[in-house]
Amino acid sequence: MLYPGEWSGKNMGTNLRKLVTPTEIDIASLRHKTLAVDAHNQIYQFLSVIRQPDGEYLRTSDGKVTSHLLGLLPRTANLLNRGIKLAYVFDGLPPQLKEQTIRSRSDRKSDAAEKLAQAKEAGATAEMKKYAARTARLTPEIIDSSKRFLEAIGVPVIQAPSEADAQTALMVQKGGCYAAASTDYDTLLHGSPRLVRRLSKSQRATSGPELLVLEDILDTLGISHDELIAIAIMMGTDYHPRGIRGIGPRRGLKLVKQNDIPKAFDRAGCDFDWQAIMGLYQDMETEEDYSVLWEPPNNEAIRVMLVDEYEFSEDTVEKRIDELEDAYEQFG
DNA sequence: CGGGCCAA
DNA sequence: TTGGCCCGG
Repeated sequence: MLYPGEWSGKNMGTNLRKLVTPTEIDIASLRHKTLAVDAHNQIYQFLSVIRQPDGEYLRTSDGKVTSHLLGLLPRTANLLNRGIKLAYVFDGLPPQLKEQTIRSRSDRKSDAAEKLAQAKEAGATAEMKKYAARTARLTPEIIDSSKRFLEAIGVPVIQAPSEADAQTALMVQKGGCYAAASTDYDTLLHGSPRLVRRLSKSQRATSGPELLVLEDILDTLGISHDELIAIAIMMGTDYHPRGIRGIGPRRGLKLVKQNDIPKAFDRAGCDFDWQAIMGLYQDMETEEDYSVLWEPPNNEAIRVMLVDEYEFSEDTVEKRIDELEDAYEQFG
């Protein structure tokens, strides 16, 4: 079964790491700001990591997956409690050009599922965990229950017509949100002025959240936004994963600085339709009519969903409801 | 992942 | 207080 937009932890998005310079920030500096969270990105992480020792998801007695909700509940309650407003942006239909990436991710998941089965037979615990994480899939049930949960706690849910990264970029550009929150860099290619990464590890001293400012990145590199997109396309994106052979950040940067964009692609030996890909970053379909308004938590809806339907312990749920109420009263 | 518990 | 470990459904 192939799911639209199939997610993968590895080989996802564009690897701009070697081109960007992050700034460590204090989580307190995000207070009263709204972050546009890449929902699929975050849910995928929960599905990868929140597992039983045998690699299986956590589920209700009748088999509904709960791993994602088990991740979302403390996560959202915690961030809201710190005065950080959230808006979750969900992917819509992926562009045609993403087909190849989606198929290869799906194939890799099937491979991982086989290896997981083998590891289970061999009783290799560490292997089980490793391969199980790679089999994570955002099924329609997982997406729907995530949206329903977020709506119950009062967090805005925005449905992107196509890629969430493009929608997110629009929301940051228009000023409704301060930054995008994601582990990958693609929203910068779609033109988001700011990106926050590693929000999750915010409580640890080791690696706090980092902020990337598009304008600063472009200034530092001495290039335009289109030129950054061009380099990314050369290095490989979801819309053409291989990119151009032999082109990494170093050569890509040199090429766009010494040539205009068409010539840079020509010199690099590009043999695919780079302009179509560039068009996806410059002009993807987005929804202009959205709200990022934080609403009060609907406690009864939260209880019904989490306790009755998803078999969460009453204590856990009541504790988080208290946090959510506090958060809304303080910062909403 | 994030929380809670406990040992050092 | 800090950190390692287990648990959550």
